[in-house]
Amino acid sequence: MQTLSEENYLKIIYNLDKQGVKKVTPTAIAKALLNNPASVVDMLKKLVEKKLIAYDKTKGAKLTSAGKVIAISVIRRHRLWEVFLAEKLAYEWDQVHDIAEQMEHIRSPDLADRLDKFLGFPKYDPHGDPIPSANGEMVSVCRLMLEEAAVGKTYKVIGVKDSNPEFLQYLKRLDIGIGTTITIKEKITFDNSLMIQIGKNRQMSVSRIFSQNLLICE
Amino acid sequence: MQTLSEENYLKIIYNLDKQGVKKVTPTAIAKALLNNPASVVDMLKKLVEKKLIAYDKTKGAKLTSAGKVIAISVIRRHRLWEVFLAEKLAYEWDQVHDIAEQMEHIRSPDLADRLDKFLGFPKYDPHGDPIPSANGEMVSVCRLMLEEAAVGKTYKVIGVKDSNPEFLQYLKRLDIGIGTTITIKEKITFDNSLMIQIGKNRQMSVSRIFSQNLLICE
DNA sequence: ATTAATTATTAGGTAAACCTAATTTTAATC
DNA sequence: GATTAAAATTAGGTTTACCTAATAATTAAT
Repeated sequence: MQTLSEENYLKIIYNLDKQGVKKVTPTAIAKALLNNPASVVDMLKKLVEKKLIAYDKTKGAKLTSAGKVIAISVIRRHRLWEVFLAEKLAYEWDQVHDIAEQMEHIRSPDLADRLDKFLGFPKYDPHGDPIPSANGEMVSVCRLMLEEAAVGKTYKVIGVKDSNPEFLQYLKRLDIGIGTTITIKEKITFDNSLMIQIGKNRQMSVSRIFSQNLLICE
Repeated sequence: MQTLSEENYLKIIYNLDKQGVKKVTPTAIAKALLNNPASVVDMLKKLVEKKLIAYDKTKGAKLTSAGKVIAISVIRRHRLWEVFLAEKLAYEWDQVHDIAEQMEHIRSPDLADRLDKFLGFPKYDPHGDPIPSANGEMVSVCRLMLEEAAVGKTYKVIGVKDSNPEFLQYLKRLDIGIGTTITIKEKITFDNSLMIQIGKNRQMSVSRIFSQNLLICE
C-alpha cells in the first residue's frame, strides 16, 4: 500500500517518461511537483526500496512493472474524476484538474470501475488524454493538434493542449466543445492561420496559436 | 484553513455533542477516532489556539461558531458524497461510509454545492441523517424507527439505524429501499411484531428487531 | 583540459500527527 | 475522608514528507 505522496511521484515519473523526457531526473521531478530536489532524492530511495522504481544516476528513474500498475491506476482515477467533474458537475475544462488531483487518491477497491461505468466508459478526459481501462490499457492516442490537420478532412474536437482559461472562454464563446466537428478548408501559409468550418455551416479563420492549442481526432 | 485531521476532530466533536454526550472528553474523542487520548489532548490545544473550539477540563470540548461552521460543512460533504455513492454508483448503504470519510475532505470552493445540485438537493443521506444545506441549516429530523410508527398511517423509508450488511441484504430481497412506502396495518403486542404493507399490495409481518432498525418518516 | 555551472546527494532540521510511559488530577467507592 | 480507579496531561519519541545549506559529482564552456 502506498501513500498519497508516493502515488504522486509514480504518476509524475510516468508522465515525464510519456512526455518523452529522455532522463527522469530528481530536478525534473522536483520541478513538476514544485518541491525540492533533495526531497525527491529521499523519496526515490524509498520507492526503490519498495521496488516501485529503479533508479540509476545515469539513466534516471524508471517505473518497475509494479510501479507502472500503480501509476496507471492513479491516472485512470484522475481522468475519470475529471470527466465526472466536467460532465456531471458542469465544471469548465480548466477547473477540473486541481480537484481531480485530490480525488485521484480516494481509495476503495472498485470505486474507479463503478465510476467508469456510471460515466459510460469514456475514452478521453476533458483534456483529450486517454483514460486507461480497468486492466490498464489505454486506447492508442488518436490526438493531434489542429495545426497538424489535413486540408479537406473533418475531425472531432477531443480536448485542449494548455488549459488556459482565456482560451477555454474563447472556445465557449465560439460554441466549440468536446465532440464539435471541424473541417479544414484551407491553410494560409503566410501567417499559418487556418480557415475552418465549425459544425455544418459556420466558417471562420483561426490563428496558429489557436490551432496549436486545440486537440482533434479523425 | 484547517487540515484533514482537524476537520475530523471538529466533525467528531460535533457528532458527540449531537448524540447527547454531556461532556465531550479527550477519552470519548479518542474512542471515536480510534486513537490515543494523549494525541487528542495535543490536538485540542491546537484547535483552541485556532479558536475553533473552547476546551475546559470540567465542561469538555465545545465548538465555537467558527468551528461549528467547519464541522457542519464537513458533515454536509460527507452526506452528499454518501448519496452520490449510493444513488449514482450503486453502492449499498453500508459501503458508503468509509469512502465518504475520504471524500468529505476534498477541498474546492463550490464542489459541495455543485454536487448538491447534481443530486437534486437531497434532504437525507442513505442512513437517514439530514444533509445540511449550503448555509448550514439542517431540516428538523423527520425520522423515527418503524417500531414507533402509528397503526393506520403510511410512511416513507428514509434509512437504516445500523448498517448491518445482512439486514441490508434482507431489505434488498424484500425490495425495500429509500422512498419505499410502508403502511402500518397492525401491531401484534405479544411479540411486538408488526404487520405492514409494503408499497401498494404486498403485506408481511416484521419482527421487533426489524422494526427497530428501519428508519421512516411520515 | 581546466574552469565554471549545473545536478545530485548528504547532513541536519522542521512540522504534523501520531505514539508509549509516567505523572498528575479528578471521580468513585468503601 | 482515605483509598482506588479512571481520566487527563506531560514528557519524550517516531514517522512522513518536507526543508536549507553544504558538499560531491556531472556536464558544459572556454
